[in-house]
Amino acid sequence: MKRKITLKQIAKELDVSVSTVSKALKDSAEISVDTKEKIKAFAKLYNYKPNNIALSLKNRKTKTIGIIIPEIVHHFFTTVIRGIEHVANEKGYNVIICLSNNSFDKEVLNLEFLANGSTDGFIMSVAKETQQKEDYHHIKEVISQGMPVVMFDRVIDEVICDKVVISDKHGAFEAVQYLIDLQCKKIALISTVDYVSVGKLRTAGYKEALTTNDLEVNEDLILKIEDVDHSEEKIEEFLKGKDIDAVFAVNEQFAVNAIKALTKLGKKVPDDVSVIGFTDGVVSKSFIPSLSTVNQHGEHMGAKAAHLLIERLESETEEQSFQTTVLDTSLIIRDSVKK
Amino acid sequence: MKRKITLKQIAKELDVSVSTVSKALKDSAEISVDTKEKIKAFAKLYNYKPNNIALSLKNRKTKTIGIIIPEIVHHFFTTVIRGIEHVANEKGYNVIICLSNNSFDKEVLNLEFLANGSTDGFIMSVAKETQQKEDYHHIKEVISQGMPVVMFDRVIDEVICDKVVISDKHGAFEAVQYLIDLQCKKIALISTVDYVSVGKLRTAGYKEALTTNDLEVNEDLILKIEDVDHSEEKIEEFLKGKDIDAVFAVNEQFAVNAIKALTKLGKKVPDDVSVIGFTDGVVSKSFIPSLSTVNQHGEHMGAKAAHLLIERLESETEEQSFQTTVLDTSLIIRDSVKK
DNA sequence: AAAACCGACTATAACGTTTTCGTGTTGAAA
DNA sequence: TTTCAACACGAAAACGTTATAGTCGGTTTT
Repeated sequence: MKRKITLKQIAKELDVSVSTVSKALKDSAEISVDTKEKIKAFAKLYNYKPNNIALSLKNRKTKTIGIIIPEIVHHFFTTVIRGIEHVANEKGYNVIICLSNNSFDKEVLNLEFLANGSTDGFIMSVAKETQQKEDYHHIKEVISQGMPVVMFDRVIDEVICDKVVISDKHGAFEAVQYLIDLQCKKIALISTVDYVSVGKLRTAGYKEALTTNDLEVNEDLILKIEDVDHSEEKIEEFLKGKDIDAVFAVNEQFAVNAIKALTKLGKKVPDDVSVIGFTDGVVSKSFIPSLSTVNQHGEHMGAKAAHLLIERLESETEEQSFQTTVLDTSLIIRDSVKK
Repeated sequence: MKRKITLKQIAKELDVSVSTVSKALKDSAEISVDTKEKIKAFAKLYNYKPNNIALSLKNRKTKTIGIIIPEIVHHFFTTVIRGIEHVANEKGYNVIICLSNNSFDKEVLNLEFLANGSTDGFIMSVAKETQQKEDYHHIKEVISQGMPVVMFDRVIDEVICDKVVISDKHGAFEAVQYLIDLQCKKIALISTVDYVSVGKLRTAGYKEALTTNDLEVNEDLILKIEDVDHSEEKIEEFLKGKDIDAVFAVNEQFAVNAIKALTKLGKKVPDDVSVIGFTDGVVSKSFIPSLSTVNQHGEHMGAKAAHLLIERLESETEEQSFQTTVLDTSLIIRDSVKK
C-alpha cells in the first residue's frame, strides 16, 4: 500500500531540500523556474496534497466549522445545514457535523472532541436533555477557551455568545391570529413541555394572540407533550370529545398527528377544524390535506449563523459584544385551513 | 482570551520537562508519586486536554470515520448514520459527516478534504451525479493511498472495496409478488433513471416478479423519472387514463406522489389501486393511507458498514479480499394495499 | 572500593508543514 | 582584484504530542 506522499519524500526523490519543495509548490520567487517546474511536475504525478493535520497544527487553525445538532431527522435542521455549508464553503471553510441525538452526554463528548483541535468554532442547537438539565458547563468551557460559538434555534440565554433565533413567539402569534381571523374561536394548542425553549415561546405567542383578541385562554385546550414517541395516542385522547374549531401545533409531527386523530374522530380537516403547524418539512407538502405551517427559513438561519461565526473567527480584535439575531417567520397557507 | 493549555506550559509552570508532564499524565511508573500528583492536580485545574491534531499527526491516525452521503433529508440515511455512530463510538471512533448534496464536485471536495489527514477511512454512498458521470477517480484515488472505504446502498461495482447493500432486487421482487398474490394483474412501476444503481436493481426485481408469475412486462406501465423535483406532475400525467390495479414505487416520495395523483384522478387507494413504496421513512407512517413499504433496515446497514471499516482499520495484515454484504429487506404492510 | 544497578527524571527525534534566516555561488560594479 | 548584490537554495525552528534513549546522583552488590 502506498501511503500519501509527503514533502520530505519528494525532496529526497529529487535531491533537494524540503524547504525548496515547499516553496516551489507555492510558486515562490526564490526558486528557479527550472526547479519549480520539475518539482511541480513530480508533485502532480504523485498527486501530492498537503496534509491538513500538519497544516492545522502549524497554523493553529483548522478552517473547519463544527455543527452540533440534536437530530438530523428534522427537515428543519437539514435546511439550516445547507445554509451554513453554503456560506462556509464560500469563505473557504469546511463543515463537519456531529449529532447529539438529544443526549446530554453525547453533546459533551462531541463538543470536547471537536474542541480539542478539530474545529475553529461551533454552530450549535442544544440537546433537549441539556435544556432540561440546565447544565451548560461544557459550552461555557469551550467559550472560555476562546472558541467562538454561535447558537441557533434552541438557544440558552445563560450562555453568552452570538445567537440566531426566529421570532418563535411572533410566528405563533401570527398563525393563531390567522385562525382567529377565520372566525375560529375555540383554538387548541398542542405544545411541548416548557423546558424546551421554543415550545415555551410558541405557547406564549398563542396565548398572546388569544388575549389580544379578547378570547379566553382555556388551559383545557392546551396539551403539553413530553414524549414524542407516544404523541399520537396522547393527541387522540386529548382531542376526543373536545369542542374545537382549530388546532395550532408547535411542530410538524404534532400537526400531522392531530389531523390523523381528528379524521379518526370523524371531524373533517379543514371543514370542521383548521390546523396550522410549525416548521415546514417534507411531510407538510405531501400530506393530504397539505399542511399550513409557520416557515422557519432554516437556510437563511444557517447562513446568518455561519456569517456570525466566520466574522468572529477572522476578526483580529477581541470583540466582546455579542448579538442575537432574530429572523422573521412566514406563514404558509395550504389546504389544512378553511379558505 | 486564555488559549487551551499545553504540555509545554504546564512544564514551564511547574519547572519540569515536557516529557515528565506527559508521562505523569499517563501515570507512568517512571515518575515519582509526588510529582505525578502535583502535575495531575495542575492539569486538572487548568482542564488540560491533549490536542487531537497533534496526536493525529504523531500517531498518523485520527480515530475518526468520515461519512459521505448525498443528502440528509432522507430518513433512510439518518438511520444508517445512527447505526454507524453506535458501532463507531463503541470502538472509540468519532464520526464526521459531510454532505455531497448529490453533486459530483462537492463529493470530490469532501473526499479530498477528509482524506488529507482528517479521517482514517470512509463510509459512503455515492452521489447521483457521480453515478451518472461514471467518474470514480476520486474514490479510487483515496483507496490507492491506503484509505479503507466501505460503500453502502448506492455502490459502484467498478470500485474495489467492501460494500454493504440490501437485496434491492429481491426486495422489489417480494413487494411485487405480494401485489400479485393480492390478485393484482396490472402493476405499474415508478422508478428512477437507470444510472442510479438502486433504481435499476429494483426495476429488475419488478420485472422478474412479473415474468415468474407469467405476467407480461408492459413497458407502458413503467415510468422512469429523471428529475425528482417535478416528479409530482410527471407521475400524474403518467397515471392519467392508465388502467392499473397497483403501483410499485422505488422510493417513498414517488409512492406518496402516486397516491396523491391517483386520488386526484378519482381512484381510491387501496380500494381501486394498491400502492407499495421502497424505504420506510417518516412520511410512510404518517401518510393517509399509511404507506406499505420495503424496509431497508438502515441502522443495521450502518452498523455492518462500521464494523467492516473498523476491522480493516485495525487489522495489521494487508487483507486483499473485499466482501459485499447483502442485507435482507422486509415488507411492511400498512393501509395502502388491499387486505 | 570498584562495579553494577536503580529511581527519577531530561533530551531528542519524529509526525508534515511553513517561514525566517542563513549561506555559498555567481556576475557585475568599483 | 576587491566588494557587493542577486540568485538559488538549505538549515532550523515551530506547532503539541509521545516514545526512545540517555543522564546523574545515590544505593546496593561483591
